[in-house]
Amino acid sequence: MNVKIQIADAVAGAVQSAVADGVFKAADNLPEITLEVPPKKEFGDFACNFAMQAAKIFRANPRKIAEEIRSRISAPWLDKIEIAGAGFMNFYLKPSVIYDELRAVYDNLDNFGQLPAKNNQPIQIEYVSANPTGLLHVGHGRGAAAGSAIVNILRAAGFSVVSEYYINDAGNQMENLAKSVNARYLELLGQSVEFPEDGYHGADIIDTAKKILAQDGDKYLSLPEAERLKILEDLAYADKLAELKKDLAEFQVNFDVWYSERTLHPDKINAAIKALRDRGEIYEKDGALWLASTRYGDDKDRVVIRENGVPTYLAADIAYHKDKFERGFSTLINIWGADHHGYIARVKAAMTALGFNADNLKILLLQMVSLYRGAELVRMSKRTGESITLRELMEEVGVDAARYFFLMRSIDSQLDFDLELAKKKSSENPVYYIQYAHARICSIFRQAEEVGLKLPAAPEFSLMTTPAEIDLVNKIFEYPDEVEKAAAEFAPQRIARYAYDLAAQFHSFYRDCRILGVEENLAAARLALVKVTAHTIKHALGLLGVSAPASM
RNA sequence: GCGUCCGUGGCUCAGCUGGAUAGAGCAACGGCCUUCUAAGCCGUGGGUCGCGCGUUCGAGUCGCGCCGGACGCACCA
Repeated sequence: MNVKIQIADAVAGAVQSAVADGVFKAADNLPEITLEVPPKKEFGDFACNFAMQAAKIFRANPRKIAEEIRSRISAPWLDKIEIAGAGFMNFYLKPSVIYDELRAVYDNLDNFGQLPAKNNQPIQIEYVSANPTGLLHVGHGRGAAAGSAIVNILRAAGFSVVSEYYINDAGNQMENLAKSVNARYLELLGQSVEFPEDGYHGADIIDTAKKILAQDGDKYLSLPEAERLKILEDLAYADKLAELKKDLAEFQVNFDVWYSERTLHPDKINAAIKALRDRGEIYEKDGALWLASTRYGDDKDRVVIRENGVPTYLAADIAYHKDKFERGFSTLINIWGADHHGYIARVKAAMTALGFNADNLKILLLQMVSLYRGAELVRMSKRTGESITLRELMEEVGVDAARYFFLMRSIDSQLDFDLELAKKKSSENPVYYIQYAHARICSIFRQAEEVGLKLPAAPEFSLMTTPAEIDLVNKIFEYPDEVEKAAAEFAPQRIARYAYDLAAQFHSFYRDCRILGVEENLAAARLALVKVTAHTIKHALGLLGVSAPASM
């Protein structure tokens, strides 16, 4: 916030002048001046730990340093600075400051939560990227929720972001899809067939076969097997991809780019292999081509072209990531399931081998989801088809609850997702708690309108002096910082938590401060505050892809 | 065996890149609806932050070593 910057500048100025006067030793490695909201209200509006951090460099007692800094700061917005504990400087602001700041937020409310554009090159983020061979399951759901929320948060923080889905539409799994749908197709036509060994057993494959049958009848029955497989592959692929897109869209997940693996075959893969070969990173052994990835931290070297001449999945992935780097993004983010973590070293090694800076490829690992119904564990298995799909999850608990539950935990914590809890429309369910705050505010506005109370152009915020009001205002001020931190840490759970805390602060305010029926100017000021609150709740929920209903 | 992540009240988890007396929700207990949605509010109890060393003025947070759990270690994707 503004005030924070002013305080930090004041501290920096004081330090500078003390150095100039020879009171502090000159040094070029001073710690950054950071301000935080203290854990207790008694500690003031902002706290700064600079004096303690600089104690070693200045070779002085932290409290003495804090004294010196304090003596060199005076500002119209400052009430007082207290020195506490080992050397905290606690800043107490004049009450007028928060009213001015609130006014600034109110006057430009539409933009509150949207940080100024950063001038970096775009960031690219790739997530979900599930094979188009079946339905998305709950694990994909967590990835989808996390990825889309991170995209929203990065954009709110001012970054330019391109989101991308990598479609694994080449290779064995597509053949398996074709064989599986073929078997179901023939079955539906009364043929007795043996189901392929590692085919996809899910019921959705039967659905796809039924759709094809309904659309085209038995006209593929008489074709030679190879020809029929070819056609069925295309039809099944189109159907599966359409299902993916539909489910994701319903789950509030949209991609800027759908990138087909097929477009890498064979030219881009050959080019990638050639580039590696030219750099001397490839060797031949046992008839296969190997990438010497151990040179760059991998556990073992990896085959990129098999003995039979077919590129491995890694080869395609190398070509894909090479392509991403060449598209000129400042940062590449991949969200992978934690079960793929063993793959990181080889991809990064390959990028290093190609001469790219692998540090610009950030791979976020998403820990596993365990589904529960109450206390009972629901097992997932894509192969047998006994999984809870994302679609079923959306139908059972709703998009809002599902997304919030996925996002309320840190991505590197395993998630126990309790379907019973997510379904509960009660206080046990945090998503409703937040939405309820928003709905309450909307209700106030409906009734304010009835009695002719309108949003003031120039609210007299200084009429609001109770703790409940001040606490709410201060909570709102924290929001831009939360967005910044959530973006820096790729941490949607910070926003989930913030939204919850803000809602809690509002509910307390609601109890203590009436709007309708109090003195007119106070009522108008409170109405304006509540408007800002509703905007912030809605904005935060929006970053999570959760709706903010006007009534519940 | 090696690697990644996790271990914080009975349960599920936060903990702002090392700061002040470790916080929420659920569960338990006690209060609050003739005025803007009680899907709410207020209060009470409950913790050797897995264990042990170390770094530091200061460690739940950083390092090392154990213990426990999840996941992975393919010429599969």
